[in-house]
Amino acid sequence: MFIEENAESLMDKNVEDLLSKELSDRRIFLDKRVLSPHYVPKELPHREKEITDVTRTIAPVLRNEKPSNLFIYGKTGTGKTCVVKYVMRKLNEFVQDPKKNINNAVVRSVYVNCKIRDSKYKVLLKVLEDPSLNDPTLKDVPLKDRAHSKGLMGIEPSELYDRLFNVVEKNGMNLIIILDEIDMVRKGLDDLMYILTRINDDLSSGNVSIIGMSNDMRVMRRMDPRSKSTLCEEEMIFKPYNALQLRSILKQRVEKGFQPGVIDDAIISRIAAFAAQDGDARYALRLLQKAGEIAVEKNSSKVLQEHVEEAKKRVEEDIIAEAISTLPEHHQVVLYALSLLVSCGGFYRRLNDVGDGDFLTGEVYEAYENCCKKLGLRPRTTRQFSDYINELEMLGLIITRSSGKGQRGNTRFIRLGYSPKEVKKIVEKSLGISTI
DNA sequence: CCTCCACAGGAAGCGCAGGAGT
DNA sequence: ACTCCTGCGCTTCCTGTGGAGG
Repeated sequence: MFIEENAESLMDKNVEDLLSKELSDRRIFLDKRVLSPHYVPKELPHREKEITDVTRTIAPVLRNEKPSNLFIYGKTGTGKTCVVKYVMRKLNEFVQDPKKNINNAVVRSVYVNCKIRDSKYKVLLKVLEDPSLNDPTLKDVPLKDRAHSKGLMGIEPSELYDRLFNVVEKNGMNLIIILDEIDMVRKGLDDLMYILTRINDDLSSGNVSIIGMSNDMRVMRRMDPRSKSTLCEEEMIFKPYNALQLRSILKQRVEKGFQPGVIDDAIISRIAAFAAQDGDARYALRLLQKAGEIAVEKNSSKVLQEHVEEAKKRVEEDIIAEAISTLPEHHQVVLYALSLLVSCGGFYRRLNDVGDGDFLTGEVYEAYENCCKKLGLRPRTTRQFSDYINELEMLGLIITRSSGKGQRGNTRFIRLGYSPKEVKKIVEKSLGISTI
């Protein structure tokens, strides 16, 4: 009885907290949505040239001609996605207007985030499942009913091709496929490029063009030269924003997202300076939002410098924690093994006499095997392990360099990208284990 | 020079999960 | 309920590579 009452009052308190938080939220924030990385504002400062270039590239669709494929490279938070979405929105508005769309061009664009659709098959499915392709004149629309399902297996790839072909052909459609984070397509990227370009040879009306985006130049090295040249008919590079540009971007969002007078210019400059190291606008916005949240938390009527400092710390922790805890189990075990190695690595250091925190592939594999044993997992083979290492490096969670002089042959030095203590803590929490 | 070591990473194939068709 | 088919993660087998040591 007593406990129940306690629990109830605890719950009451939670609800009350939430409600009052909502109110205090309003003291700082005006509209949190404009701070989201997915928000595409009406004006995109400092990307005017990029917008014209993208527009020029895709404009031929208005004459029912196939535009060049476009590859956009730029680090995270340089506005790639934003610019492309922006142009697509404008294009869509233009096409909707019968007065402007004098050729009656049927234009559709499908946005695919390859981080989620990470294989050729999933990308094709996503394109076909897109509501804008689901033309009611098509009898063959069985995909629509299953749009909610997790995925469609058991359909032959050639059938996927046929369906895509039919949709485009029957509508004389100018289809623009936007492949964001194209470097995340692990399986069959070359194949995908081949399919999406070859379709144009078979089509008697309509066309398919591709806009690929990536923040990793290495994707080009992995690609077949032929699919590389088809994708890169046009190439663009988005440069990182400088502190000044970030400041005006932040100002724009502050005006819409925050109550007036809550954030001083000095605060904006500070956030811009932090984010300018990578020229990353997304990071800047995240800092801005977090600083605001901390101000709410601290019951402050304004956002202060100390809130920004705190926000920086928390955002960085969040980013790492999110990256690690969404990883598959064995990837996390590899990180865990590495973090343990660092904290008790003296023995290995004496043996190998290399930089502190650097370990050879063999050592890390051995540690990984041990961790698996203690966690009751079956260790994967070295071959698989090698892929884990590559994937972890791609995510920046570990840093590898190939062994130079003084070490035997063709191996790599592996080190953690972040503090081992922190990595250890995150993995333990994520996998629900206690220190081995 | 050759050979060995310790590894990187390509190719093939296997078993599984799960949707489609019957 | 059943088979058939697919993608996917994985293992097995294999070839390539660069320094160390003979």
